Amino acid sequence: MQPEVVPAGTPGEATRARVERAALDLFASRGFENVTSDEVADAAGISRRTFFRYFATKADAVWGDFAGHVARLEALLAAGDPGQPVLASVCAAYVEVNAYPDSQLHLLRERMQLILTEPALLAHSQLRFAEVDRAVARYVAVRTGESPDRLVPRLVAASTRAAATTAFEAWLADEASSLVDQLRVALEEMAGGFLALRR
Amino acid sequence: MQPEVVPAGTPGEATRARVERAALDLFASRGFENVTSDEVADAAGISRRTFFRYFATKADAVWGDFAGHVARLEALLAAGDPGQPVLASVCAAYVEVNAYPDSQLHLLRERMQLILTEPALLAHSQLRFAEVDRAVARYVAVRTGESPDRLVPRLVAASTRAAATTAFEAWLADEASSLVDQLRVALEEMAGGFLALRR
DNA sequence: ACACTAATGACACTGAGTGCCACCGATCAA
DNA sequence: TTGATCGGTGGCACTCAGTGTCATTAGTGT
Repeated sequence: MQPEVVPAGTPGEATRARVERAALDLFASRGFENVTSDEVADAAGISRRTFFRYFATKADAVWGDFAGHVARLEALLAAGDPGQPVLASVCAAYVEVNAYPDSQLHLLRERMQLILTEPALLAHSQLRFAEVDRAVARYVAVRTGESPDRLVPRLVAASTRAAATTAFEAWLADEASSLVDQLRVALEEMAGGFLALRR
Repeated sequence: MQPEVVPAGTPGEATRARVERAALDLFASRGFENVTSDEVADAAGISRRTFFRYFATKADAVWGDFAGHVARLEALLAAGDPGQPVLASVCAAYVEVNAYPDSQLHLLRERMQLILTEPALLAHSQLRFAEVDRAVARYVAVRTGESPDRLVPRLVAASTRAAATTAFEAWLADEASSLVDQLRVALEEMAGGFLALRR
């Protein structure tokens, strides 16, 4: 693994990516709970202590650049068409931010499979997804002129996120399906008030 | 506390309740993370080992009889009017199951305040709320003749739960508000497809 | 009085996460 | 070249959640 020269740029960026890969592989093959942070660190060639400098918790190692994901969502919301209804803007941004190139979909599937399947990771996900909720609620608040912690902004954030998460589950369950299609269907169904169920 | 005679019925029921009270009090006054399981056990007059026989995790000590809550929700769903649209039935059951007598609302507020406020408990809540989701998805599946793990049943479960959780947050934020009213408003708003936002 | 059973407590152990400190290599000033 | 500084690292010890094991105790039935 090279004498680790690191000519320029962020020094540990390669290391961080290596640890993420090791973690993802180990968790996927043996289960999150059955892998110790020591084993992940060993597999990545660093000490356990250093592992916890890269990631605050064992669970955080599977999230990749989630902060960047949230930032991109916020950017999409900010850049969206203000003539469009609020709810439609949020749904569009949710679909758009998950329109990954094919080359990245496999990795995303791996991550989400773990996050939505492993109990400890599912629990932890609540804390990360809450960042998304806050971003969406802020946007809805701006658009509606309300405070971000009033009912409607929170409600839109919580509901769209629930729909998006369900779409991810459906995508994981069907190997052949398209993520953005699942997102579109789920978000439209929910945002439309479940018209199909009004019989 | 009596010589612990326990003439009949479940032996440790009084103890369990005592531990829950101690946990709730300590967590509320000092914060979930700042209280050790040892301290809760001491406050309840049992050993730490026994504490973990009553509750699988520290977090579980704040949930009271949540399994019973889920069972009541299922019973309400099963007993609901089959002539009513599915979504309306789910919303009605959600409101109904949370129609607690005033005497119990204070305790509920205490629990939910912790659960939705303390990060560790919020994360853990995902695992408990997933039980509700599964129950609702099963019901929707029966009503629509689909499998419980298809998109629509899951979607209804996830969305109604999101709305209910948001209603709880609003209820906690406004000391004077009524829980069932918040639930009604939030669920109707969501189930109606956010009509107010369609401008 | 004697087994049987269930609840409990003591103890030891694993594993996540953290504080502290010593070390090592790179950079930079003299 | 030397020497001071600084960020990333590893080692160590510690706290705390959670678990397995075992001995003790108290209630129950014979």
